[in-house]
Amino acid sequence: MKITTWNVNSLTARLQHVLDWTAANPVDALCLQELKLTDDKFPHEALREAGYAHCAVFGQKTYNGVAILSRHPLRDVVRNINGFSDEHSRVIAATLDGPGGEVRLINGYFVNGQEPGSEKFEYKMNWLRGLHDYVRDELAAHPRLILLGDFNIAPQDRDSYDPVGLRETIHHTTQERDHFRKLIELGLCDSFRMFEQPEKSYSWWDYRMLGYQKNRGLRIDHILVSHSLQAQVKSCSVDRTPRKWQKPSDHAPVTVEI
DNA sequence: ATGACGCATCGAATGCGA
Repeated sequence: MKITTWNVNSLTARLQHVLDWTAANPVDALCLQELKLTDDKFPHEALREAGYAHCAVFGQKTYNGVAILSRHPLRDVVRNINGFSDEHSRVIAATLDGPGGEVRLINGYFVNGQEPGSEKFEYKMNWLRGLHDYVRDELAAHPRLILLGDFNIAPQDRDSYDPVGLRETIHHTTQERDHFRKLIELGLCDSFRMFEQPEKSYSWWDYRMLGYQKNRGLRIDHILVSHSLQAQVKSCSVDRTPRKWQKPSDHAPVTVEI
């Protein structure tokens, strides 16, 4: 069973890329972030024709918005972080009844945070605290759990194209990395690092200054699997192919196979 | 310090992303 996370930077602008990519990569579930559309604008019809008949959507106008697209039934859909009041649509959870058994998916578009010391950074810290407690509770109820999405955190120096020049800047701060580590300590594993990976593997590249061409990127999109699933993980990889297409998202899809 | 690029917004300049 394959499960993918992809920040599409507007599903309206990227629908054709999603259709083209899933045609070549018919993953069981696709977790999207930054839909930038309201629920009524979600393209159910086109996705159903592509095989994704089961979609759990939590949209928002202009900003944010997340969804889980699935070939298999989804149930017990929960929007937002239980116990944390948030005006943004950033988290959606659902239980997937797939061929590999039942898996609880938590798909998140983590707060960017802009700059350490800013109000938005404070929001990011509070949001991460709320998420931590929510994931702790979900893990207790669902041992077979995957937390995935756009974390907006480069967990280690090797996850950044310039760890020295960008030390303690956004995505690289000790505080953000501590939060990432605390999520891991709940009983999760960074599936990407379970396997040998190419040097300088990233999942996001700036649109500007030829960021992709120069491989000036960050690995900020992650798939964390619970210990109950860890032994079943067969692979995890970034697919840079759609980043090379015309008008791409600035993020590439990351896929885990269990 | 700023901008570079892309997307969205009722129509142009601005907010936001990372």
